[in-house]
Amino acid sequence: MIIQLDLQSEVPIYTQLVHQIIEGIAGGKLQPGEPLPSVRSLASDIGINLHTVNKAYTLLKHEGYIQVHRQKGVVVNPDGMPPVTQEFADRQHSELRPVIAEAICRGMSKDELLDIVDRLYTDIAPITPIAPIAPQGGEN
Amino acid sequence: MIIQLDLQSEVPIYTQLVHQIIEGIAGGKLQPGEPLPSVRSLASDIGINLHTVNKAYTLLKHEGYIQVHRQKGVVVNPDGMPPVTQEFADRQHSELRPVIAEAICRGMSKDELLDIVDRLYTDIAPITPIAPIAPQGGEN
DNA sequence: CAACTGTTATATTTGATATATAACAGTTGT
DNA sequence: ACAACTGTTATATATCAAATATAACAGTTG
Repeated sequence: MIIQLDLQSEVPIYTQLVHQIIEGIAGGKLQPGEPLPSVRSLASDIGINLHTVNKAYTLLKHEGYIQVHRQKGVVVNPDGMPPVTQEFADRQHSELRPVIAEAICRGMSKDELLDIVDRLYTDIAPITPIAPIAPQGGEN
Repeated sequence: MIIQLDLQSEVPIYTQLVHQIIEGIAGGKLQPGEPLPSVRSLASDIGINLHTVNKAYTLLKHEGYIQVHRQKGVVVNPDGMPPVTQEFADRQHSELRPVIAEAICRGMSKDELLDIVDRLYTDIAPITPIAPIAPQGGEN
């Protein structure tokens, strides 16, 4: 699992980390139960601060993507991924609306847009589907 | 054209302004050639600073959504909207990837996601289609 | 006991966001 | 000519998020 950061980006480093790990899981490159590097080793590997990695891990933990055991380290949630909650759906719509509105303004047809989403989905998703919903109840 | 701001949001005010105006254009509520309030009046209307509105207008101008005449004020670009450039497509993909990856992780099927995009598109877009591409060449 | 985990606390630097004044320059209408 | 409105620019300030830097604590593990 190679992490590629753009330190010049307007997107915060910890957000880029979160995105890349989620995309890694979505693509099957990170399997449930698979260990992730420790905050210190990952930080030194990619040349950033320990707390920046910690912030990303804390976010992923709170959303249910990973589990953190005090000693064993960090692992992709072995119980499966978090489900589609109402909160998630609301946030998803808030993020999609501006993108779709821009596409409409610029004359992109619905079919063109759907085609792009279709292609990105196929590009990101693995051949073999992911483990389904996790049984709620994370004791962080 | 009613502007609704969430001052508690993590999204910057000027970004919310940009989104709302673009969505207004996408929805046909703001027609090409239609005037927008002056930076001062809009600012005082919604109770924010002149420069915050100015930052939003400057962004919209640089992207080709509006035109600014030194005296006449601000208008939705009468020559039509900016086209789908390569730069826009790249940015669009960068914004879509994390959203799609999350959806995949949480077990949302491609059809479910496409259905959501379809509904949002229909919800935002006007009944009568928008004026097409603008003949490039903005003399800000 | 040394070496590794995650976690927490504290402090500092940097940059973006937003506000506040002020001034400049170019119409427009009276 | 003059007042009233445009967008624009400059400067200063306050606030907050992002990132870094140390340091320490607590719990395994070998």
